[in-house]
Amino acid sequence: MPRPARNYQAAVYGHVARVARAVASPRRLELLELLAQRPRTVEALARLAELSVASASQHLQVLRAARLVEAERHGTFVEYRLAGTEVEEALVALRQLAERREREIGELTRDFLERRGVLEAIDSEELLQRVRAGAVTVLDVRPAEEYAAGHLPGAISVPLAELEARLRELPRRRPVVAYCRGPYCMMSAEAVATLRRRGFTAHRLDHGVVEWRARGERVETAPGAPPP
Amino acid sequence: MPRPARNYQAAVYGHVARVARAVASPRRLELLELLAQRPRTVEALARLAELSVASASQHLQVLRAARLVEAERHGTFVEYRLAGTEVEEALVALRQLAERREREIGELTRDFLERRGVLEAIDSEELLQRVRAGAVTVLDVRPAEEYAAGHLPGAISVPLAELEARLRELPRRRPVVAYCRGPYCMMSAEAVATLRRRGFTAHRLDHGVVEWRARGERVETAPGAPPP
DNA sequence: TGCATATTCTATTGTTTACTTGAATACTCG
DNA sequence: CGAGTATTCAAGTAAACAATAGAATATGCA
Repeated sequence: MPRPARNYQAAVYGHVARVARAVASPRRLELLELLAQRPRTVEALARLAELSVASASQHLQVLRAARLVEAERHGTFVEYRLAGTEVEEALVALRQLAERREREIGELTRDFLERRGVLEAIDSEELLQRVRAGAVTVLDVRPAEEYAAGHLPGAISVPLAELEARLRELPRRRPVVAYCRGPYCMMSAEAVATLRRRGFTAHRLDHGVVEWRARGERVETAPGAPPP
Repeated sequence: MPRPARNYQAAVYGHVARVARAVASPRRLELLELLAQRPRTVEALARLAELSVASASQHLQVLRAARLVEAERHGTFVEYRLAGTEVEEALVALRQLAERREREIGELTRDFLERRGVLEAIDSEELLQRVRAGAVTVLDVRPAEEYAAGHLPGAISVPLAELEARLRELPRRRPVVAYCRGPYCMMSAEAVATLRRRGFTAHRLDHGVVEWRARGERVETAPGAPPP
């Protein structure tokens, strides 16, 4: 290959690799997942991801340099957000690729769910059908602000921490489907375990809002339907 | 978040990051592009990517550990290939994401093409239409073995090195569209420059077989149509 | 069996990366 | 304008990575 073409190609692949490198860190993947739920400040991200503020800030700089996140000042806070839905879609795609490539991911998930007694009998596609059809009570167990920033249509918000106290709000006869931040977030598993202990029929949906939207489905940002 | 859930999540993101890290290297991106054209031996890859054999082998081990490529022994050679079309699709998706995120990529490309006098007037979507409609002579300027492993429907194989000598095979009246390995491969630009110097109407298609297939189009592996 | 060849492994080197700590900057609000 | 807070920057250290050369392994074929 002629020199100039090689140099050009090397430069371009350097840039592509930079973007890939930005997501090639467990910490930053976690930050991206958190940002996919809603925009957040550095301090909030550091707390949720169990990082020092300085460390979180540096990771965010890396993500910003790769233009995967954007920063906006709000008074004394800086709020970070994902830079566009392509980033969400890329994240979902990467997770899917990884799940097919690294068998260990599936094993880890199965192990974890089994240990909590939340092994799924129903497959996820069927669950999605029922969610779409409104044939189940859909429970969003994330913190309320994340629910407010976007949730599955018809879902009601019952943050995991409040679940025990608010069980009476849920109709006993209808099966419950709980979801949270995504396939690797286990708040929904915790919720399902609790619900089953209390006699509910409950299942875990391994999709979050990000996956839902990446599938081209509608997301609600309104307060959401009150429990029937 | 409870400890076990955190540990689980950290482990999973570790695996996802491993896959991302495997593609987060300019060298390995180049190897993947070369493998996307056709399966190859370590030695061939080392030569094409201008790497030492040992170094190429190590990069291939990384890619294999992430299960992005597969190895198969053929006698004394080991032939590497991409592990499934998901990998191709992920590559195309990554490039697209990077192109939207890193403005420099577009600039580098524009610069390079301008310097060769191959600045495109026609936009790529229209070019694709014409290629699909068979309204142009489609030229595959990659080495013949890559053409044999898969090419755009109706394309004829004229490796860049042979182009000057085989110009008479091409109909003068029809516009020519040249393509090669993908958006960052400049063999097609070289070909277009040559063709224009010789009085042809010629354009560069910034898609390769991988992009073509990722769009859901058919790829030919038969010898291909002879020049009219 | 043994030689030749293709590939991989090992050890070493120099570079890059992640995290921590402490200081510096930028903004708001009194 | 100055105090207070959120965030970023800078420096230092430990760990991970890439490239090189040379040794080791595995296969085909005489």
